[in-house]
Amino acid sequence: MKSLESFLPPEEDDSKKSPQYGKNTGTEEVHDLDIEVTTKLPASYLISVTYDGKRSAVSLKLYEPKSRKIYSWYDETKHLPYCLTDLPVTELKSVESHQGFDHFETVEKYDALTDREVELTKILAKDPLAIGGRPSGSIRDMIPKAWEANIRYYESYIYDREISTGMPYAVSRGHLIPVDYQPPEEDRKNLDDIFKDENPEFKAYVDRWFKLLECPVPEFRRLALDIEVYSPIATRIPDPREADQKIIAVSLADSDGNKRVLVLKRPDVHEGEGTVPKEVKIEFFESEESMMSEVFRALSEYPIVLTFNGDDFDLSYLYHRAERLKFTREQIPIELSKTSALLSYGAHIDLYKFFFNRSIQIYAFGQRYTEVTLNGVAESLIGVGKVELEHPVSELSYTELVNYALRDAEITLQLTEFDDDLVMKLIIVLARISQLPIEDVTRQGVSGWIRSLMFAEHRRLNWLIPRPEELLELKGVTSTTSIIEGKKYRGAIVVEPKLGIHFDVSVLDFASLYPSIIKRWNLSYETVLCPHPECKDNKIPETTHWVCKKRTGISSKLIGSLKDLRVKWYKPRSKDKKLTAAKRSWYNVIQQSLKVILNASYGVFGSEAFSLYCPPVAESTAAVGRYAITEAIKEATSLGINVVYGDTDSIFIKSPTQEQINKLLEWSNSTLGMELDVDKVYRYVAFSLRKKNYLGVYPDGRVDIKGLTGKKRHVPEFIKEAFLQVIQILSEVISPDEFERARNKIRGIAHQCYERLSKRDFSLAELAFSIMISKPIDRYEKTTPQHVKAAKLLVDAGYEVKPGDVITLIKVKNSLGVKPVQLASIEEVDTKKYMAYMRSTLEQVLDAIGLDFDEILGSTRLESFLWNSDQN
DNA sequence: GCGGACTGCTTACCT
DNA sequence: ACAGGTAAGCAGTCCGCG
Repeated sequence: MKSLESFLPPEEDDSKKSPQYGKNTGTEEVHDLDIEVTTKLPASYLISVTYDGKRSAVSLKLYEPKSRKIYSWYDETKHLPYCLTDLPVTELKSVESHQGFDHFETVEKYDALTDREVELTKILAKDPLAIGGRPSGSIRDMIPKAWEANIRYYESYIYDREISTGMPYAVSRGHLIPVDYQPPEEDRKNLDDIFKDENPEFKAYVDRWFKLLECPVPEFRRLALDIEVYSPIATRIPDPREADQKIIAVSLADSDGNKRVLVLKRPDVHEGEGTVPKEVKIEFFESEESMMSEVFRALSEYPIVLTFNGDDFDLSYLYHRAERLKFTREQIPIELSKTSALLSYGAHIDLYKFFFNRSIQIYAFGQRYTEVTLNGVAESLIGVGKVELEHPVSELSYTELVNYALRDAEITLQLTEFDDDLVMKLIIVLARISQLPIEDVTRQGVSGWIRSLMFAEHRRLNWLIPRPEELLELKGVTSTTSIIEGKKYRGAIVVEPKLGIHFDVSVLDFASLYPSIIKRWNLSYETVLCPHPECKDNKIPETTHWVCKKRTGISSKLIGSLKDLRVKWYKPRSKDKKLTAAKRSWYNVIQQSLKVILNASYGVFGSEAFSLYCPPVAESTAAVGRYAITEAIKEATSLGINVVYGDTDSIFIKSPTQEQINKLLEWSNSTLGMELDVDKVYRYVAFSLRKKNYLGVYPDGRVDIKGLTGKKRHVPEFIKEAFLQVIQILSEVISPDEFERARNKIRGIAHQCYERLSKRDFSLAELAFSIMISKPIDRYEKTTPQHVKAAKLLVDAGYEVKPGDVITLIKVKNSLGVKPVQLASIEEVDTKKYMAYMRSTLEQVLDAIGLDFDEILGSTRLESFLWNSDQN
């Protein structure tokens, strides 16, 4: 089988008219790219960049939205892989004789760490592996200090050529030409106006981002794939590296609405009851080989292929199964590496990896899904989960199997389609910001994205990218002590909450506190602890660190410009009712992408995994944060404002006058140089004495619950239910005198729970705690927590338990105290334990409203409950 | 040998 | 592999108790 259809642009397509890009975004009103293109290949979106070993050249995959095909383009500039050294050519004789060596060049670079221009030798090689990547004998291992030797070659190529992934390009006479996108003139003017007070250099950054982010995203033709494998033991998942079992079905759902299920014919399998939706095409195969050929044909046809865990399962299984069935390498359109499965033709996006990304989970989707399984993510985001099975996959009838398999492909596809292709757009926007291929952007964490965007900027400015060892040696020190033992430096301040109910509370917070600090205080790896003696008096509060006064830091500029664009442009426009819904939603995608990057921009500098790891930068950011909130509280107090709580970047103030608020906001702007805003206003807030733990009720009755146990996901349903009832009652309280009535109602709920519990009037499911097991069972060496005990019982009973699984357990009266819900019965439930748990959960709320749990139930009844439950 | 005080481990959360 | 700070429950240990 031929894996690549075509590398060259279609000859006949010599467009005379401007192509209409942007028409396919599925959104109305997104402006077309108005460009004159006289080229063989009309503007196409760059999605993927890799190194092709066979051709010894970088290969780019471009998606052309009209033909909806991928075109590959190979580098014609003779760009070569390289690394840098401070040794002169004369001392590099051994390198010269390396078989992969090509030639030397002498280059000038700016070394930001020393603030000096330096002359270096550039060692260019014939192929990337000669620089590094071989277990031994790589050029980078032959020299004492090698710079930029650990950057993947295709990334290095992207940075050197200033290539923008996710952006449109044209190919003319073999050359790759960026398609210049100009945002509408009116937007441009508005933007200029908003940023008119910034210096030209900063404005240039804003302009570059603006052009990158505004460019519309096309519709992508794509296919979701899912395979079902036979398994002799129902609770065992087949090993993809072994691939010793048959693939019995493959489901395919594409973005044009085509739905296919390929089914392997097997003896003794019946058609079964029920029906299959009419639009589904079911194709039976006599042999696995013919079925797989058909799958490979599909994989070689679609520009984008989606899976959920395809890297580690579906595509890996297909690959190894094909090898086992004697397919040749050329017949298998999949390229396996240690951590990913890529495709010869299009791009493979493993949605499991994307949704697993903590930053995506928290900042892009606001914790809307908590369990990263296909079922968990799909149920939360699109409201449809997997088909529930009564029998193992291997025992299903054809009808059941088809319906089951199909659903998986359908929901995998839908995860990229909901909210107007939100996920596809997020991926493209993140690729543009990070300059990474979409395969990488969906697989790497936020530190990889920020690394890439920083490296790209270094190359653009002709800066030397620092070696991590050198950075660590110069700037590995911190000067504060953390509150949590074992952490590297002190973090944020949390203000003691004032106990009780507070009516009319306004919450003020600093807009993007840490990114603002990075911008305003000029924080960057090269500016903190800079080499100039004259800067040493420019101290960061509470630390021994100083900041450069002579140069503006690279991260200060990058993070600062992204932050300002989000705060001043994209966020307001994502809410602007004057714009169309489609535009607002597009601005919201950009706004969210920026948020994901910005929220992590401080943390990465404190993370050893980050290639520009520089703890003093993170430490300084946090220190200035403490300074800002502390000063704000002082100022508020001196203005006569009552501060009842605060955490990191927010202060909660009780019944402030408008004048007091205005004065405080004004003070922050002028004195701290940071924007303080009214984030929200509560009708009332209830605090216990616990930090990060409160209930806020808005004027319209909506409720914010923060940190309270009753909201946590591991808590049994029945406790959540009782908790929510209590919250419901509290949300109806309008004025202080209504609390008495609320108290009585809450009393009723507590009583009811007590009665039901003593009668065991609950299902096991309602009583189950759901706790995630984060490592393999045998890695719990110091202690054996309850969920691990339950997991062990599960394993004994033949279940498979792996990290990331959520264990559902019941507290029972046996020697261990727990049993997994699968093995427990209602008679053995430890009702006393549940009573105690309910009590502590409700207490978090009751404390705040001045109620006592024991008092509510009546101490005698509680005691009798505890005593009674002892008896049975 | 038993139990309360304590520490440390683990999970889930907040910003 | 973005960070540190907080709450809570439980496992395990120490120490006093004639």
